[in-house]
Amino acid sequence: MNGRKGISRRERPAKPALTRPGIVDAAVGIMRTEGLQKVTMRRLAQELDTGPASLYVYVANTAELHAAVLDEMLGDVDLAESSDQQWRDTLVEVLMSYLSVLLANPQLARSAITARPTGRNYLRMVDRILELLDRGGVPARRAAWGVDLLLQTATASAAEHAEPTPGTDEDWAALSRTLQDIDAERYPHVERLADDLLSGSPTDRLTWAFRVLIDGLHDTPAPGE
Amino acid sequence: MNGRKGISRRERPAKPALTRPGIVDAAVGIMRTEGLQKVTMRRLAQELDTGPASLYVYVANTAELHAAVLDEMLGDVDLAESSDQQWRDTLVEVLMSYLSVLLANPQLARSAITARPTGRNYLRMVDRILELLDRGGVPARRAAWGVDLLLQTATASAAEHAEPTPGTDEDWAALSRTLQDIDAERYPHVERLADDLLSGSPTDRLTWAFRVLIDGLHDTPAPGE
DNA sequence: ACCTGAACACCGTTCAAGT
DNA sequence: ACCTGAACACCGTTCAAGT
Repeated sequence: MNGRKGISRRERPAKPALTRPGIVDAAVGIMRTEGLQKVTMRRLAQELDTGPASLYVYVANTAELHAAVLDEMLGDVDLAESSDQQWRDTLVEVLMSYLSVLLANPQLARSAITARPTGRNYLRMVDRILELLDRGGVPARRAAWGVDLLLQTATASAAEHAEPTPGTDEDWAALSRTLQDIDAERYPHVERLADDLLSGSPTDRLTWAFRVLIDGLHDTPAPGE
Repeated sequence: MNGRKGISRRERPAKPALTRPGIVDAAVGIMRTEGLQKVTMRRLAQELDTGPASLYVYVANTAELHAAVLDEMLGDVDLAESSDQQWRDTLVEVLMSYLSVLLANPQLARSAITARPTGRNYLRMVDRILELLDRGGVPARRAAWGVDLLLQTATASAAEHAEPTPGTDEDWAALSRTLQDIDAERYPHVERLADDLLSGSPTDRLTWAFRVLIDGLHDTPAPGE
């Protein structure tokens, strides 16, 4: 059909050489279309038209692969560089953006709790948060420990709102029933606060949590400070 | 050899009838001796001398099984009932006890983040924490939201210090190297605070985190309060 | 150095069939 | 109602052998 040489030897540029970026890219693709639970060595190898053993040249294990995927996703976090708000509000903005990225794929949040990321996008975000804390006059030690605490809270909240597959509503309904019919003899304080325990949207709660943390770390000295 | 009747039909009282408590008990046994990763339907069925399908009469799925195991473990949490300290210090005591139970089996902590427990031992602990917050004069809404935030922080910290199997030291060394050799152009604030980011034992950091949270939730009003 | 096939040692869950 | 065997549809990782 056309005169390009080699066209008969390879109809398509099949099987591009394996590279780590290529592998991570394919993994992100699978995650976006099928969810993180499908990002397995076997499924990924199938996508790249090879065997699972081949991937181990570029990737240490599944956990490391998931960490690489997570860092890629963190490129979407909005660092609110052009925000003209107070440092506290800008900080909440950044944290909420981080949260929304994790909520968009909550299974990632689970893996983020154990596999603490060290990729470039994670560092970019940490750097930005440290900048904002510095602007707020938070001392070094407190800022350094605080960034961990803030991100951990966001990560854990996202992970909490992540179910493997089945109904969130069922779980919440079950919890709601447990609290409404609670044994007031045995758990008097839970009974007394049942309504409050169930109140508030995740966003309201987390916004409050960030305020609590920011105020607290602003005012509570670290040991030896 | 001896005259006990039936001895030839059953040498030992093999295969006691399956019950949910019996199943959870066996699961706890496996966890204590082999770790949570071995608490699988198949391994558990083997332990109980049956097939995995039989367990599904008593247990909905693996996640529910792990949640039941976790609540069993939470029976070990020391609620510091006889403590004569200030409410803040007693609260930190309880939280540290919860932490130590999770750290003794950190894989449980991972599962605790997603499968929020509702078992009797968990409720017992929540009730105790609410009692202490009440003693500290923390208003209802803040106490209710705060107990979640406090337990989530402890849970996430424990989960973070949980590796599937391999070396914690390697990870930490890798992080340490990343931070020491960091690109100061790109991540100036990380570079500036590298030492502080690596400082502090997990216990020191978490004790501080609990202070931050307790002070913060004591002083930061919830929305609509 | 990189890639592969094949194997090892597992998983969760379902379902028809039995008691 | 409870229990079972067997099957379905997967996993991660290693390793000897090839190129």
